[in-house]
Amino acid sequence: MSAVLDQLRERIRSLTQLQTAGIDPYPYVSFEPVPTSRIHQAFDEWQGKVAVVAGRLVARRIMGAVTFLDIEDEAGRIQLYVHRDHICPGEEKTFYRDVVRKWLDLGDILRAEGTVFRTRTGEISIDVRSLTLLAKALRPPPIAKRKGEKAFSELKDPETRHRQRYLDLMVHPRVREVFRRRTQLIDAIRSFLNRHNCLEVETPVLHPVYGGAHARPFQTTVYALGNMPVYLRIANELYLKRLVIGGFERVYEFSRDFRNEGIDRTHHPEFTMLEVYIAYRDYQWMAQFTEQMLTEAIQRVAGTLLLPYSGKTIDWTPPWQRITYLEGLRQATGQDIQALSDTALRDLAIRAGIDVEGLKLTTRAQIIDKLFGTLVEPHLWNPTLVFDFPRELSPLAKRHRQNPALAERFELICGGMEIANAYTEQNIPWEQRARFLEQQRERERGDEEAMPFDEDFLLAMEYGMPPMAGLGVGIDRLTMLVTDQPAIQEVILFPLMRVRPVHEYAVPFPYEELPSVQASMSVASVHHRASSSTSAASRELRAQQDLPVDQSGSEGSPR
RNA sequence: GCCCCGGUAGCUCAGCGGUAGAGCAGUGGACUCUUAAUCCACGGGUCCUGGGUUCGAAUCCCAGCCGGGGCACCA
Repeated sequence: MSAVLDQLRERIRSLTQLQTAGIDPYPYVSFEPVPTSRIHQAFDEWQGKVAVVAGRLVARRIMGAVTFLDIEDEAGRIQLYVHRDHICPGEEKTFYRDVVRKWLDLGDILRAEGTVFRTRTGEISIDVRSLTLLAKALRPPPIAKRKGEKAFSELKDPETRHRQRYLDLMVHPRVREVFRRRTQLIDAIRSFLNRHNCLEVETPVLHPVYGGAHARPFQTTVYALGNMPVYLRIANELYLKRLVIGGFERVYEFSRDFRNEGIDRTHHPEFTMLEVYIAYRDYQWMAQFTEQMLTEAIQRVAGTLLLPYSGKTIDWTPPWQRITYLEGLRQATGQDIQALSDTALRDLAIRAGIDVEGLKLTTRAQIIDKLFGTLVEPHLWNPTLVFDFPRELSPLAKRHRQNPALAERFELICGGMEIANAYTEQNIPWEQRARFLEQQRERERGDEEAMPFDEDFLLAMEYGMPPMAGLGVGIDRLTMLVTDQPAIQEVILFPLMRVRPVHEYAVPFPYEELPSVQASMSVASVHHRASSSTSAASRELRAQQDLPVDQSGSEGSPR
């Protein structure tokens, strides 16, 4: 017998005892509890008034005839002061003695009703006169104790935290806060874009031809269309551009994109990207737009532009640092990269510790980009706009108006990561066709990630594509920076993991040891009719039945 | 895909050739304002899995599984 099985049997025992006493462990309810945070914020208004709260039982301190229960709801906790004679005013004390002290377990979901007051030690509490079990927890929560923000024996194992994210969220309010901020950040960006007359649209996830990025796709099949192969989108660039061709001048989409590549702390197979396309603008304008959009969103979500990250500070105050790609390389290497011969460039890369042979870097552009990624990008801490990338690396961007070897493209680098990428978009059909042909040649040379030739997209361009600027923002990475998280898995609710049989990480619950469903049903119905019973347990049941079905809002303010 | 590190009680961890440990959680008891409550007592283990070495393996070796970190990939 295992220890956990012992604990599960204890839960069965308390559950059975509750049912025998006529308490439904999973009652039907509909009510609106007062958020505990509101009671803490407005204690003066609440003091002496009756509040209904609900949440998970996270701590219990039994002091003889008084028991303190801490319950936690989404945004906070509150202490329940359960006095034997307050919750059981008559002679009958079994509800207190058995239910409160014994049969409730950590993890149970409770509803409590009582008077808001402050204990002698100053803790804002509820003097409970009615306590209802809303849902029994059959397993113990993985939390021991907590003092303020500091948890003892908190859940640390990254595998459990990610595989069973609900446990991570349950015991770590700070993790809930990370995901709340993620949503706030997206809201703030959406609000900015809407105010700038951008239209939010939804384009397909299933692409017959994938494109818009350099990546390996996930493939699947549509049975209804003759087993047509389709790909999960790696970007939505080509569809959004079609919309601009169609006459929507400012469009954007928050899109879940999928790339079948490595997983590490800045890469996840499915991730969220914001793409924005603005007609009649170029990449210089887009750089300012991006700066404005992100600083506004960060200021709104974080309340400051000085954000702690990884033990240091990131200063998002505009204007951000602006460099060109080649300047960055010149500062890092002391060389004018463009002027170097092929062999000099190769030597430079090897001296920089790059294994040119092993990495199969063949073209100049590949070597140059590796140099940039190794020598420049990791050292850009504060937000930096890097302009004018080599043309070969940017098949969808328009050629630089002054230097034909470059493309009108910038990336936003921050915290050593690429956060955003933008172009003056290529709108000359034959130029686009030439870039597609180049990509096709790379595919034929074995580069699986080179973009397929998209005939249909080219056709759309032939009808006239307005000059425009486009932007892609890595929302997950941006969230990492705003919430000070070291890994993308910390800002994705359910990061992808290898499948593992559940019994390998949890002891199966011994359902066969539970009293039968039939038995529990009949017990409940007997007590439903026997509402004149004077037992403490059924008094609780009655209190719960007396609840209004829905007081939408009325319980949310002091009465 | 490669390299390194880890996997021991529900949680956090110690133990690293000689009977499986601690704190918290759990159970029983005491306690009418506690808050990491306290005090007394008790129960709880496939030491990730499978091989091997050894008189003896949680401990050493090999393989595998899962996770983490790094590299590669992600232009």
